[in-house]
Amino acid sequence: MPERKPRKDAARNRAAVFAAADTLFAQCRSPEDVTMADIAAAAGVGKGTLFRAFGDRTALIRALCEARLEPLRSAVEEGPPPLGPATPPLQRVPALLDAVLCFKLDNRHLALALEATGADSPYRTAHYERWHTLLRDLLKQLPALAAIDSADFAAHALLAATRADLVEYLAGEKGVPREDLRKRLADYIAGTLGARTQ
Amino acid sequence: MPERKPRKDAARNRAAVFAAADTLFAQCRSPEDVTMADIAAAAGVGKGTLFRAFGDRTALIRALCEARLEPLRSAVEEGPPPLGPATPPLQRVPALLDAVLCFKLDNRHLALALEATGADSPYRTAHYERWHTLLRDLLKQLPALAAIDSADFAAHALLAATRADLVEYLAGEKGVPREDLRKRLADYIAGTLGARTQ
DNA sequence: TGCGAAACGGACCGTCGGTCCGTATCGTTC
DNA sequence: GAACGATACGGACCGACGGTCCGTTTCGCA
Repeated sequence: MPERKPRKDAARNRAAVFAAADTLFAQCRSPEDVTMADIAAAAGVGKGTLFRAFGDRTALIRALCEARLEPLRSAVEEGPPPLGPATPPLQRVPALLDAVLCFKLDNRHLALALEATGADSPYRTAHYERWHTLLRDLLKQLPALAAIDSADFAAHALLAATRADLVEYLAGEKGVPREDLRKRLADYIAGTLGARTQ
Repeated sequence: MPERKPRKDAARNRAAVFAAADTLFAQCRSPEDVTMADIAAAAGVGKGTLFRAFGDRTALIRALCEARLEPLRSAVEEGPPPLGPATPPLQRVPALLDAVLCFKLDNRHLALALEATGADSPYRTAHYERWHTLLRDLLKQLPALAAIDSADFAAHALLAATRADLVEYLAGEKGVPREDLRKRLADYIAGTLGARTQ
């Protein structure tokens, strides 16, 4: 696989589009009143450029999310405890889910935009797969969830508790403060893990 | 409030649209390739009629869901155990969630179409509010979840475990059989409730 | 400096949700 | 059952948006 490096203007424009889209989604009320034309204009490029670089709207948003998620991913895969791999499951599971929750709180606009693309269920994305697998394998090491099926479903269910639109509803509409929400999620997880986290 | 009864042709058309939409959503792969024009044509009415009767796409889908959900609603509100109000919380909670799961399994196309309308978060609908309140009040009666906040969040989290797109992903894409899925959900709930359901 | 490849950008297209308004139907009154 | 106001019908029409196309520009290598 050759993997040619992109031309300089292409790289610059790609970055510009990223930045513009991030800003626009952050500002606007609902993700769908940010149009592709808006993004192109804000980035100072033509619509053609935008579509050539990313393929379609969904792919653009996905790429954006992926990029913003990158620090978290690396923290989980090779960082220090409590997120990193050296942590025992009973501490790591809550830490992971808390990190996911914080990400969604900090990037509501992006996570929401991603889920709102409609066509693609959030479950078919590569990064959902990654989170789910990791979580499932951790849960499997817990006595209460040793059965493979239990751990698998529990991983889905726990991730579902951090879905972007639920987070948006609670934090945004209901006005639940950040720390409260984190605590509620932590409590819930503790309960699910068998109330042994102390 | 007068509440005039609708004209006969209006009632007939309304019913026709309902039936046509239900069928179309059931047949098509993805909810968004059923257009309003398709529904109008299948129902044998003009597009204008369709929009006058329901307002917009979202409202049409919502009305359809509401109608299909009606039997379940009445079973919960005034039916016999284990769904009805006479059931003790520890049995009623799993029964409710199982019923929700079964509804989504049986009406995947509708629930999916509703969530796919995008604009409206599923959390702002009247019927989500109803389910959540009911569930929360039941959970509050359980010793493990006596704190109001715990019960509130747990209710959201448990409902999230039955989200239509998750159900679709597991039952459809992953091919998990109906009974397996019901069992996994039941196990998960049992765990969350403190593993005391026996 | 020249040249082929790669990227640009905006006019253009098809589709879809939603509206408008002239026409047809209902149902009520005499 | 005739006549008439109120209500509903339906499809031509509209604006917007995602996505494409292709003539023009820029890049970067020799």
